Amino acid sequence: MGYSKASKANTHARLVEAAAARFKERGIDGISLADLMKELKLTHGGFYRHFDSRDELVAEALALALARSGETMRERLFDGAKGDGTQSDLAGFIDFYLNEAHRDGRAGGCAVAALAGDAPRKSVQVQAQFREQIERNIAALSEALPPNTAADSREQALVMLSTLYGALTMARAVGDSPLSREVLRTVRKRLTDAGGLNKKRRPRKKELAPIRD
Amino acid sequence: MGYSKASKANTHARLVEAAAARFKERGIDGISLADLMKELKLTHGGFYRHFDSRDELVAEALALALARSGETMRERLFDGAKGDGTQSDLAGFIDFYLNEAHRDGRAGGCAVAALAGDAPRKSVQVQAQFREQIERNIAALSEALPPNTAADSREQALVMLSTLYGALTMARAVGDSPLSREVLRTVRKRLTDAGGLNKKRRPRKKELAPIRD
DNA sequence: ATTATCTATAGATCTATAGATAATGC
DNA sequence: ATTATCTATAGATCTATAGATAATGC
Repeated sequence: MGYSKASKANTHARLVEAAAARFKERGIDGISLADLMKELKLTHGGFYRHFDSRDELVAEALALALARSGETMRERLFDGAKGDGTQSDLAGFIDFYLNEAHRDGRAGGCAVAALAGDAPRKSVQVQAQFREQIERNIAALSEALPPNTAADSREQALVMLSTLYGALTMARAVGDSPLSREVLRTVRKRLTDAGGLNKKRRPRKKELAPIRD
Repeated sequence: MGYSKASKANTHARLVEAAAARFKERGIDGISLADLMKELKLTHGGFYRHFDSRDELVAEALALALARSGETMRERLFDGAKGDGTQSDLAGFIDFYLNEAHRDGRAGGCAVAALAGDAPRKSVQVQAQFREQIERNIAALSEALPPNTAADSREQALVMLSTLYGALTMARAVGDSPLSREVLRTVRKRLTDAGGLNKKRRPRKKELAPIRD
C-alpha cells in the first residue's frame, strides 16, 4: 500500500502500456478501468491519480500503440535489409505482417489493423491520431518500394497498405480456419510477386515457402 | 399498448432490421436494447417476447446484414452489366464500393467492412457467420473477374476483396479528410486499371473521372 | 382468452469521486 | 509532510425478469 518503489511515472507508463495491449486485443471499449488496474495489481480507485478521465488514457494508449506499430514497420522494412546492399526488405515485412502469429497476437500486433474498425465510432481526435500515423506508414512503405516504381510510389503504397490491413482483418474475422490461412498465404504471395515488385530481393523459393494448413 | 396491427412477426422483423443498421453504424456492442426498442417506439421490457437474449438478436441481425451485403454485391457485379453483352460490371462495383457515400453510410453499407473488426472479439459462431458470407463474396467476385484470368481467379478475388475492405476501413478510420478521399480515389483507380482487368469494359476517361477534394 | 406491450425492478457493471491509509522523501 | 494506493460509494447504464394492462381474435 501507499508509495511503492514504482514511482508515479512508472505506474502511469505501465497503465498506458497495458491499456494499449488490451485495447488492441478487445477493442477500445473492451476493458474496464477496474480490470485494467487489476492487471497491474492495483485497485480501481487509484486510477484518477494518473489520468483525468478514461478518454485521456485512450488517447495516450492509442498514441503509444500507433507509434509502436509504425516503428516496427520501419524496422522490418529497413533494418532487415542491412548489409546486403539493398535498401529495404519489403517481402520480409509482408511475410512478417501477413502471418498466423500476427493474426493471433492482436495485443502485440499492428494497432491500425486491430483498431481501425473502432475509429469511425470514436471522436475526431481519435480519427486524427489514426490519420497521422497512417500518413507516416504510407511514407515508410512508399520509401521501401523498389526505386524503379518511384513515380507513383505513394499510390502503390496506399493500395498495398489497404490490402495488408484488409487481409489481416479478414483473416481475423473468419476465425482460425482454412480460409483464414488461405487469405494470409495468398495475399502474402501475390503482394510479394505482384508486378515484379521484389524479385531482385527475394529468391523465388523463399517466396513460395509452404505454409502448413 | 397491447396488440397493435403490427403483428409479432412484423415487430420481430423490424427489430432485426433496426439492429442490423445500428450495429453496422455503432458496432455490435454500440447500442443498448432500450435504445433499440425506443427507435421502434417500444419500451425495453417487451424485447424478450421476441428474443431469448441479446445474443440471439445479434445472430439474426448479423445474418441479415451479411446476406444483404452479399446480395448487393452480386447485383452490382452482375445486374449492372445486362444488355451490352458483357457478363459483369466489375468496375461499376468497385466505383460503388469505394465511395464517399459508402464511407459515410455505414448503417446502409457493407456489413463485412463495418463489422469485421468486431468479429475477433466475438464468439466463434459470429466468426463462422463472417466466414460463410466471405466465402460467398469471394465466389461472386471470382465469377465476375474477366474470363482470361480464370486460372487463378480465386486468388485474385481474395486479394481484391482484401484491398476493398482495407481501403474502405482506412478511409473511414482517418475521418473525412483529403487522405480519406485520396485512399478511395487511388485504390478505386488502381483496382480498376490494374493488370488490364477491366479495360474492355470501362472507357479510360470514365476510370479517370476526377473526384473533388 | 390470448398475448404484445408497458411498468417496475433486480442484479451486474461501469466511470468517477471522497476520504482513509501507509510508504516514502525531506 | 506528501501522496500513491485503497476502501467505499454515488450515479448512470445495461441485460434480464415479473407481473399489469389493454388491443385483438375466437
